[in-house]
Amino acid sequence: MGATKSELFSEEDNRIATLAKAIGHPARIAIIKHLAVTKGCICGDLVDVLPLSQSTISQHLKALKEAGIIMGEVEGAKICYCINPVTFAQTKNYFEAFFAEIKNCCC
Amino acid sequence: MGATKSELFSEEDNRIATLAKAIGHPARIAIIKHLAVTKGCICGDLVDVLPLSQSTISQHLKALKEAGIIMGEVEGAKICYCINPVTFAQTKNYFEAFFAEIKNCCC
DNA sequence: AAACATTATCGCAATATTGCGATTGATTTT
DNA sequence: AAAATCAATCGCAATATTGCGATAATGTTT
Repeated sequence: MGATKSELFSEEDNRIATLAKAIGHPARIAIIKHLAVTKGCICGDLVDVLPLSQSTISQHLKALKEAGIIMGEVEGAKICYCINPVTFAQTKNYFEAFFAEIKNCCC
Repeated sequence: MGATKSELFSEEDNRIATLAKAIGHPARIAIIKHLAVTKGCICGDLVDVLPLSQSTISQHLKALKEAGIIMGEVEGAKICYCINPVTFAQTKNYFEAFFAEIKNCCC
Protein backbone atom coordinates (compact mmCIF):
# COMPACT_ATOMS: atom_id res chain seq x y z
CA MET A 1 0.00 0.00 0.00
CA GLY A 2 1.59 3.28 1.08
CA ALA A 3 -1.54 5.39 1.08
CA THR A 4 -3.29 6.36 4.29
CA LYS A 5 -6.75 4.78 4.55
CA SER A 6 -8.40 8.01 5.61
CA GLU A 7 -11.86 6.80 4.69
CA LEU A 8 -11.72 4.50 7.70
CA PHE A 9 -11.41 7.33 10.20
CA SER A 10 -13.59 10.18 11.41
CA GLU A 11 -13.65 13.57 9.74
CA GLU A 12 -12.30 15.09 12.91
CA ASP A 13 -9.38 12.71 13.22
CA ASN A 14 -8.54 13.20 9.58
CA ARG A 15 -8.70 16.96 9.85
CA ILE A 16 -6.32 17.26 12.76
CA ALA A 17 -4.03 14.66 11.24
CA THR A 18 -3.91 16.63 8.00
CA LEU A 19 -3.07 19.83 9.84
CA ALA A 20 -0.41 18.13 11.94
CA LYS A 21 1.08 16.52 8.87
CA ALA A 22 1.29 19.90 7.14
CA ILE A 23 3.20 21.27 10.12
CA GLY A 24 5.30 18.13 10.36
CA HIS A 25 8.40 19.33 8.53
CA PRO A 26 11.08 21.68 9.87
CA ALA A 27 11.12 23.73 6.68
CA ARG A 28 7.40 24.34 6.96
CA ILE A 29 7.75 25.30 10.61
CA ALA A 30 10.48 27.75 9.62
CA ILE A 31 8.30 29.12 6.83
CA ILE A 32 5.37 29.69 9.15
CA LYS A 33 7.58 31.41 11.69
CA HIS A 34 9.11 33.64 9.06
CA LEU A 35 5.72 34.56 7.67
CA ALA A 36 4.64 35.47 11.16
CA VAL A 37 7.65 37.67 11.84
CA THR A 38 7.55 39.45 8.50
CA LYS A 39 3.74 39.48 8.42
CA GLY A 40 3.90 38.07 4.94
CA CYS A 41 6.61 37.83 2.34
CA ILE A 42 7.29 36.48 -1.12
CA CYS A 43 8.74 33.13 -2.03
CA GLY A 44 12.05 34.69 -2.99
CA ASP A 45 12.57 36.03 0.51
CA LEU A 46 12.12 32.55 1.90
CA VAL A 47 14.62 31.24 -0.62
CA ASP A 48 17.14 33.78 0.73
CA VAL A 49 16.47 32.77 4.31
CA LEU A 50 16.11 29.01 4.08
CA PRO A 51 18.77 26.53 2.93
CA LEU A 52 16.60 24.94 0.26
CA SER A 53 16.11 25.51 -3.42
CA GLN A 54 13.38 27.66 -4.90
CA SER A 55 11.47 24.72 -6.27
CA THR A 56 11.54 22.91 -2.96
CA ILE A 57 10.32 25.94 -1.06
CA SER A 58 7.59 26.47 -3.60
CA GLN A 59 6.44 22.93 -2.95
CA HIS A 60 6.37 23.46 0.81
CA LEU A 61 4.34 26.62 0.28
CA LYS A 62 1.92 24.62 -1.80
CA ALA A 63 1.56 22.02 0.94
CA LEU A 64 0.83 24.68 3.54
CA LYS A 65 -1.63 26.37 1.22
CA GLU A 66 -3.46 23.13 0.52
CA ALA A 67 -3.81 22.50 4.23
CA GLY A 68 -5.28 25.99 4.52
CA ILE A 69 -2.62 27.27 6.88
CA ILE A 70 -1.31 29.99 4.61
CA MET A 71 -2.62 31.90 1.63
CA GLY A 72 -1.06 33.74 -1.27
CA GLU A 73 -2.01 37.06 -2.74
CA VAL A 74 -0.88 37.99 -6.21
CA GLU A 75 0.99 41.28 -6.36
CA GLY A 76 1.98 41.60 -9.96
CA ALA A 77 4.68 39.10 -10.69
CA LYS A 78 5.18 38.42 -7.02
CA ILE A 79 2.96 36.49 -4.68
CA CYS A 80 2.76 37.61 -1.12
CA TYR A 81 2.33 34.65 1.17
CA CYS A 82 0.98 35.06 4.63
CA ILE A 83 -0.62 33.08 7.35
CA ASN A 84 -4.33 32.70 6.82
CA PRO A 85 -5.63 34.28 10.01
CA VAL A 86 -8.99 32.54 9.93
CA THR A 87 -7.83 29.02 9.24
CA PHE A 88 -4.78 29.42 11.42
CA ALA A 89 -7.01 30.33 14.34
CA GLN A 90 -9.11 27.28 13.54
CA THR A 91 -5.99 25.15 13.47
CA LYS A 92 -4.99 26.48 16.86
CA ASN A 93 -8.44 25.67 18.18
CA TYR A 94 -8.34 22.16 16.78
CA PHE A 95 -5.06 21.48 18.53
CA GLU A 96 -6.22 23.08 21.75
CA ALA A 97 -9.37 20.96 21.72
CA PHE A 98 -7.34 17.87 20.99
CA PHE A 99 -4.92 18.48 23.83
CA ALA A 100 -7.75 19.38 26.18
CA GLU A 101 -9.51 16.15 25.26
CA ILE A 102 -6.52 14.13 26.31
CA LYS A 103 -5.27 15.61 29.60
CA ASN A 104 -5.68 12.25 31.27
CA CYS A 105 -3.17 9.66 32.26
CA CYS A 106 -2.08 6.76 32.77
CA CYS A 107 -2.12 2.96 33.33
CA MET B 1 16.51 12.48 -2.13
CA GLY B 2 13.38 11.74 -0.15
CA ALA B 3 14.92 12.35 3.23
CA THR B 4 14.28 15.49 5.21
CA LYS B 5 17.43 17.60 5.62
CA SER B 6 16.88 18.12 9.30
CA GLU B 7 20.49 19.10 9.93
CA LEU B 8 19.75 22.38 8.18
CA PHE B 9 17.13 23.48 10.68
CA SER B 10 17.08 24.46 14.33
CA GLU B 11 16.62 21.96 17.13
CA GLU B 12 13.39 23.64 18.05
CA ASP B 13 11.93 23.54 14.56
CA ASN B 14 12.95 19.91 14.22
CA ARG B 15 11.42 18.99 17.55
CA ILE B 16 7.99 20.44 16.88
CA ALA B 17 8.05 19.06 13.35
CA THR B 18 8.81 15.59 14.68
CA LEU B 19 5.97 15.81 17.17
CA ALA B 20 3.55 17.11 14.56
CA LYS B 21 4.58 14.40 12.16
CA ALA B 22 3.95 11.74 14.78
CA ILE B 23 0.44 13.09 15.26
CA GLY B 24 -0.06 13.48 11.52
CA HIS B 25 -1.98 10.29 10.83
CA PRO B 26 -5.63 9.62 11.62
CA ALA B 27 -4.86 6.19 13.06
CA ARG B 28 -2.40 7.70 15.49
CA ILE B 29 -4.89 10.39 16.47
CA ALA B 30 -7.45 7.66 17.10
CA ILE B 31 -4.91 5.68 19.12
CA ILE B 32 -4.05 8.65 21.31
CA LYS B 33 -7.72 9.39 21.91
CA HIS B 34 -8.44 5.79 22.82
CA LEU B 35 -5.50 5.64 25.18
CA ALA B 36 -6.80 8.78 26.83
CA VAL B 37 -10.33 7.45 27.26
CA THR B 38 -9.26 4.04 28.51
CA LYS B 39 -6.32 5.46 30.45
CA GLY B 40 -4.13 2.86 28.85
CA CYS B 41 -4.81 -0.37 27.02
CA ILE B 42 -3.04 -3.17 25.21
CA CYS B 43 -2.35 -3.40 21.51
CA GLY B 44 -5.03 -6.06 21.09
CA ASP B 45 -7.72 -3.69 22.33
CA LEU B 46 -6.72 -1.18 19.69
CA VAL B 47 -6.84 -3.91 17.06
CA ASP B 48 -10.47 -4.56 18.10
CA VAL B 49 -11.36 -0.88 17.91
CA LEU B 50 -9.48 0.28 14.83
CA PRO B 51 -9.94 -0.97 11.25
CA LEU B 52 -6.31 -1.88 10.75
CA SER B 53 -4.29 -5.04 11.15
CA GLN B 54 -2.31 -5.95 14.22
CA SER B 55 1.02 -5.39 12.53
CA THR B 56 0.00 -1.99 11.25
CA ILE B 57 -1.23 -0.85 14.65
CA SER B 58 1.95 -2.13 16.24
CA GLN B 59 3.90 0.05 13.84
CA HIS B 60 1.85 3.13 14.67
CA LEU B 61 2.43 2.45 18.37
CA LYS B 62 6.13 2.26 17.67
CA ALA B 63 6.03 5.61 15.89
CA LEU B 64 4.22 7.27 18.77
CA LYS B 65 6.62 5.70 21.25
CA GLU B 66 9.66 6.88 19.32
CA ALA B 67 8.30 10.41 19.31
CA GLY B 68 7.89 10.10 23.06
CA ILE B 69 4.16 10.65 23.05
CA ILE B 70 3.23 7.29 24.52
CA MET B 71 4.97 4.63 26.54
CA GLY B 72 4.52 0.91 27.05
CA GLU B 73 4.68 -1.07 30.24
CA VAL B 74 5.19 -4.80 30.14
CA GLU B 75 2.53 -6.75 32.02
CA GLY B 76 3.51 -10.33 31.46
CA ALA B 77 2.75 -11.24 27.88
CA LYS B 78 0.79 -8.04 27.38
CA ILE B 79 2.07 -4.53 27.06
CA CYS B 80 -0.03 -1.74 28.45
CA TYR B 81 0.32 1.36 26.33
CA CYS B 82 -0.56 4.74 27.71
CA ILE B 83 0.09 8.37 27.07
CA ASN B 84 3.36 9.50 28.58
CA PRO B 85 2.12 12.23 30.88
CA VAL B 86 5.42 14.06 31.09
CA THR B 87 6.28 14.17 27.41
CA PHE B 88 2.68 14.71 26.42
CA ALA B 89 2.56 17.79 28.60
CA GLN B 90 5.79 18.93 26.97
CA THR B 91 4.27 18.33 23.57
CA LYS B 92 1.27 20.41 24.52
CA ASN B 93 3.58 23.19 25.68
CA TYR B 94 5.58 23.08 22.48
CA PHE B 95 2.46 23.52 20.42
CA GLU B 96 1.09 26.23 22.68
CA ALA B 97 4.37 28.13 22.44
CA PHE B 98 4.41 27.71 18.69
CA PHE B 99 0.88 28.99 18.25
CA ALA B 100 1.50 31.83 20.68
CA GLU B 101 4.60 32.79 18.72
CA ILE B 102 2.57 33.17 15.56
CA LYS B 103 -0.63 34.98 16.58
CA ASN B 104 0.18 37.66 14.03
CA CYS B 105 -1.23 38.34 10.61
CA CYS B 106 -1.15 39.32 7.63
CA CYS B 107 0.07 41.07 4.43
C1' DA C 1 10.25 43.98 -27.93
C1' DA C 2 13.94 42.22 -25.28
C1' DA C 3 15.80 41.24 -21.02
C1' DC C 4 14.77 40.34 -16.45
C1' DA C 5 12.41 38.83 -12.23
C1' DT C 6 9.33 35.78 -10.01
C1' DT C 7 7.10 31.53 -9.03
C1' DA C 8 4.82 27.18 -10.50
C1' DT C 9 5.38 22.91 -12.47
C1' DC C 10 7.61 18.88 -14.68
C1' DG C 11 10.63 15.08 -14.51
C1' DC C 12 13.65 12.60 -12.03
C1' DA C 13 16.01 9.98 -8.13
C1' DA C 14 16.31 8.79 -3.40
C1' DT C 15 14.08 7.79 0.62
C1' DA C 16 10.04 7.31 3.74
C1' DT C 17 5.51 5.80 4.89
C1' DT C 18 1.57 2.84 4.96
C1' DG C 19 -0.34 -1.54 5.20
C1' DC C 20 -0.54 -6.47 5.29
C1' DG C 21 0.44 -11.44 6.03
C1' DA C 22 3.58 -14.47 8.00
C1' DT C 23 6.73 -15.47 11.34
C1' DT C 24 9.11 -15.16 15.73
C1' DG C 25 9.69 -14.82 20.64
C1' DA C 26 7.72 -14.42 24.85
C1' DT C 27 4.33 -15.43 28.39
C1' DT C 28 0.00 -17.89 29.96
C1' DT C 29 -3.20 -21.28 30.17
C1' DT C 30 -4.67 -25.87 29.91
C1' DA D 1 4.62 -29.98 27.71
C1' DA D 2 1.32 -28.52 24.44
C1' DA D 3 -1.73 -25.12 22.99
C1' DA D 4 -3.06 -20.57 23.08
C1' DT D 5 -2.40 -15.54 23.54
C1' DC D 6 0.07 -11.36 22.67
C1' DA D 7 2.95 -8.15 20.31
C1' DA D 8 7.22 -7.14 17.66
C1' DT D 9 9.51 -7.76 13.51
C1' DC D 10 10.51 -9.23 8.72
C1' DG D 11 9.61 -9.04 3.96
C1' DC D 12 7.03 -7.31 0.52
C1' DA D 13 4.28 -4.05 -2.56
C1' DA D 14 2.17 0.29 -3.30
C1' DT D 15 2.22 4.97 -2.66
C1' DA D 16 3.93 9.43 -0.75
C1' DT D 17 7.43 12.70 0.36
C1' DT D 18 11.59 15.30 -0.17
C1' DG D 19 14.69 17.69 -2.97
C1' DC D 20 16.71 19.45 -7.09
C1' DG D 21 17.55 21.29 -11.79
C1' DA D 22 15.36 22.65 -15.81
C1' DT D 23 11.69 24.62 -17.92
C1' DA D 24 7.41 27.18 -18.47
C1' DA D 25 4.38 30.93 -17.57
C1' DT D 26 3.52 35.42 -16.09
C1' DG D 27 4.43 40.03 -15.12
C1' DT D 28 7.99 43.98 -14.99
C1' DT D 29 11.76 46.88 -16.70
C1' DT D 30 14.53 48.76 -19.78
